[in-house]
Amino acid sequence: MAPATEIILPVADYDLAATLASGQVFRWRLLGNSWHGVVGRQFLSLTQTPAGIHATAAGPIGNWDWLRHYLQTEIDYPAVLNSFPDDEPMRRAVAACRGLRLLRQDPWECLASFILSSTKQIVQIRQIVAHLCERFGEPCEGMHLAPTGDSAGPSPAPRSFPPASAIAALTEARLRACKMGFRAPSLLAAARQVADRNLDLQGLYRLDYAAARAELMKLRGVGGKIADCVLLFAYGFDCAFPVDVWVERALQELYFPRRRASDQRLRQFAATHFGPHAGYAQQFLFHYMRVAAEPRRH
DNA sequence: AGCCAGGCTTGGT
DNA sequence: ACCAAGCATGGC
Repeated sequence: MAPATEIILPVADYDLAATLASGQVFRWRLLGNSWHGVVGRQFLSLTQTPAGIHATAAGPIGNWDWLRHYLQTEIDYPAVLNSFPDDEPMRRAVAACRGLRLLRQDPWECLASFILSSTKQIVQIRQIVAHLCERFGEPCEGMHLAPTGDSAGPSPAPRSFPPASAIAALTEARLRACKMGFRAPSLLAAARQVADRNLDLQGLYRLDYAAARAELMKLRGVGGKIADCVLLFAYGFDCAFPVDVWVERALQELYFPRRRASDQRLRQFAATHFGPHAGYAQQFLFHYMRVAAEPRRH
């Protein structure tokens, strides 16, 4: 088969917009009715169509498996939904967010992004990551077909997420210029550990959940919540259950309305209550809480 | 103007 | 083991 610059990935129950905007990834932007972003060194436009997800790359692609893997289009989604507990909160969350998916991201990009996420709103995280990529990322492949900017001004040529080696070579001041504040030394330290091979991110695939979590938590700026985000969004540990303020609020209100439960207790509850795909359940609860709280805007 | 954001670290009990 | 403060910064 000849390499093509576009493909349609057939999917059912896949809400592309909810997935790309649900706070698990920070590089996708909606232009018109298509999403623009970068996976690895590939600039992509993704559009949801009745036939599936229509992907357009900047140049011919011989094998699209990497995109199927990134988008996780081949998983047994009904089996994931069926694994959830049959209780009222989960029924409501799934009903409100049907088609919400988890991506499978690059470990370094995911780790770095979530080091930058602490006590930041999603819009701000996106801004920091955009600065970082614009200044220190690598050019994408085949960008002669890149879309031109609109009347608001030309958008910069899309770049990759900066590899660890690129960030490791920077100074803290250069990173702080990307508006990341006190997170700069944490990101710099992590980048140096990865670049110096003191930390083998690929090696974490061979560990079990607890061991991989312990490894990530050795990093400065990485506690349990951020480690769980990386384990869930990059490594595919579906048992990982990041507990942030939204999910904590959801668990407290929906499952522990009377007594106060510690983070440890909530994670323990989550691990046993939500089943083997607890991480997916977490994403539904998170998204559900956010859309439920949304009416305050506008 | 002031409050808060998908936290983590450190220092106090 | 649990609590509080401090940390930088931009959006609303």
